[in-house]
Amino acid sequence: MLDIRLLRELPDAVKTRLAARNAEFAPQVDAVLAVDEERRSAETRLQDLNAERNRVSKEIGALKSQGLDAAELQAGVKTLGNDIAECTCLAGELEEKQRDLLLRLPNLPHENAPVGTDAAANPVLREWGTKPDFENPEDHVAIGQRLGLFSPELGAKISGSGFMVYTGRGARLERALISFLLDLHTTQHGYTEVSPPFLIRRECMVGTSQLPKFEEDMYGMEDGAMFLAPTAEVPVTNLRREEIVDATELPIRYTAYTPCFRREAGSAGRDTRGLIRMHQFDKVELVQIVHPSESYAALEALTGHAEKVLQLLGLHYRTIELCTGDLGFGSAKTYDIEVWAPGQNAYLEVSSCSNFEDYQARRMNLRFKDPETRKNVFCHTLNGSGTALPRLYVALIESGLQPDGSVLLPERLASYMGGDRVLQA
RNA sequence: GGUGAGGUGGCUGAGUGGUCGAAAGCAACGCUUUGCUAAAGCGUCGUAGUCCAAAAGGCUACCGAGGGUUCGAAUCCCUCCCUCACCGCCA
Repeated sequence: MLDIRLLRELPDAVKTRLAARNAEFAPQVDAVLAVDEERRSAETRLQDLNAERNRVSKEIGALKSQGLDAAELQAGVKTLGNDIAECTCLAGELEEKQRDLLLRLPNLPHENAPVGTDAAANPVLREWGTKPDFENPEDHVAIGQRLGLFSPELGAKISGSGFMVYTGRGARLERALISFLLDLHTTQHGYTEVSPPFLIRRECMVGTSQLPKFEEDMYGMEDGAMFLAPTAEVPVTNLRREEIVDATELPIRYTAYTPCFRREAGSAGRDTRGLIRMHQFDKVELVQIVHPSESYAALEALTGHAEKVLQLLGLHYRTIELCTGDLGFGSAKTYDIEVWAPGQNAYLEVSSCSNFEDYQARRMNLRFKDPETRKNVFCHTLNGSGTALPRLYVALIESGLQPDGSVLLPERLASYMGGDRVLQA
C-alpha cells in the first residue's frame, strides 16, 4: 500500500512512476485523493461534534455530582447524538473506501527499474554455466513416463487437469529436493525454517497483496474467509503482521517449504505441458524482513541464495531483471532466475526475487522501533523462490539424460536419494 | 463440539458508569551524584488520525473486534475472534 501522504504531496510524481507499469493509474490516484479530501472534512466535522459532546457531558457530570439538575443540558446534547451517529457512519465509509482504493494501487517501481512494456524488454543480467549439448533432447514428460517418475493421468483421475502424482523414485526425488533446499538455506544462508499452515485468513492475503485485486487467481473456501496459500510468501511474511519488532532482531530470514495452489485463471492453455504449470506445486520460499536501508543489499543476497541452488546442481541458468511493465503488483524491483531446460529448448522461470520495500509492511502494519528516532518505522519485506520445484525437476531430468535413456542426478543429491543418483526404468 | 476463566500501553498489572489515555512496577531514554564493573535521585516516555503554512499547541479516536444502552462506557448488554484449563471426539 502506498502512503497517502506521498500521494497528497507528490501526486504527479506518483502518477509518472506508476505509468511506467504500462497501465493507466492516474484516474485511480485522483480518485483516492478526492476521497481523502472528503474523508478528512468528514472527520474534522465529527471531531468537532465529539468535542462538543464531551464538553457538555463533563458539565452534566459536574452538575450531578453536586446534586443539581442537568435535564436541560441532557436534552440539548441528545440531538447531537444523531449528528454524531450520521457523521461517524459517513467518515467510516469514506475511510473504508479510501483504503480499498489504495489497496488496488500497485507499488511504485524502483527508480532504476528498466522501463519497458512487457517481458521482451527484460534485460539479462548474467548467465551461469553452459547449455548442455544434446543431439536428441527428450521432453520431461516422455522421460517421466518412460521411467515412471510421475503421472499426469493419475493427477487428472483424482483432481483434474493441472494436477500431478509423483510415483516411486520420482516421488523420492521431489522429497529429496525439498530437503536439499531447506538444508541449504538453513545451514548456509542463515534462514530459519518454518512450516506454516496452507489455509490462510483473508487479511493475510491482503497483507501480501494477493487480495483484493487477484481473488480470481486464488482457491478460496466457500465462506470466503480462508484461502489456499498461492505461495509460502503469504503465511510466512504474515507471521510478523501487526508487530513492532525489535530493531536488533532484523534482519529476519525465514525459509519454508509449502505446496502452492493457483487457479492460473489467466493462463489457460499456456505452458500446460507436464510439470511446467500446475494448479498445485511445491516450492521452497525465502522471506526476509529487513531494515529499510538494507533492503536492496538484501535483494542481491537473496537472489544469490536462490542462484546457489542451481549452481550446486550444475544447472545452466540466467538471471534477468523485470522491466517496469512486467513487474509484479507489489514489487518495486524483481529479479527472475530462469533455468535452462534442454527438452523444452527454453529457459524456465524457477525463482522471482522481489523487494517490496514498505508496500506489504504498510498493508500488514509490520514495523520496528527505530532506536535513534524512537519512532515506529515500517520494515521492508522481500521474498523469492528458493526455488520452485517442478521446473527445477524438469531441468534436472532433461539435463541429466544419459545416452542409455537413464537420468543421472547431480552428485549433490545422491545422499538425499539414498545414495543412488541414477533414475532408470 | 461442551463447560469455565480470561484478553488493558514494549512487558507485568490496577481499574465495575463521569475528573481514566488509563494507577503502580519493570524496561527504555535524558540529566545529576557517587564510583571497582553497578547503585541512587530527578525528569521524559503509547499509537493513529486531524486542525494550523509549519513548529508550539489544540482536538478526536483507540483498553481483543464489531454492534447496542446512556448526556457520558475500559467499566453494563449482545455477537464474534483469540488464549488458557478441564471434558468429549479424533490423526
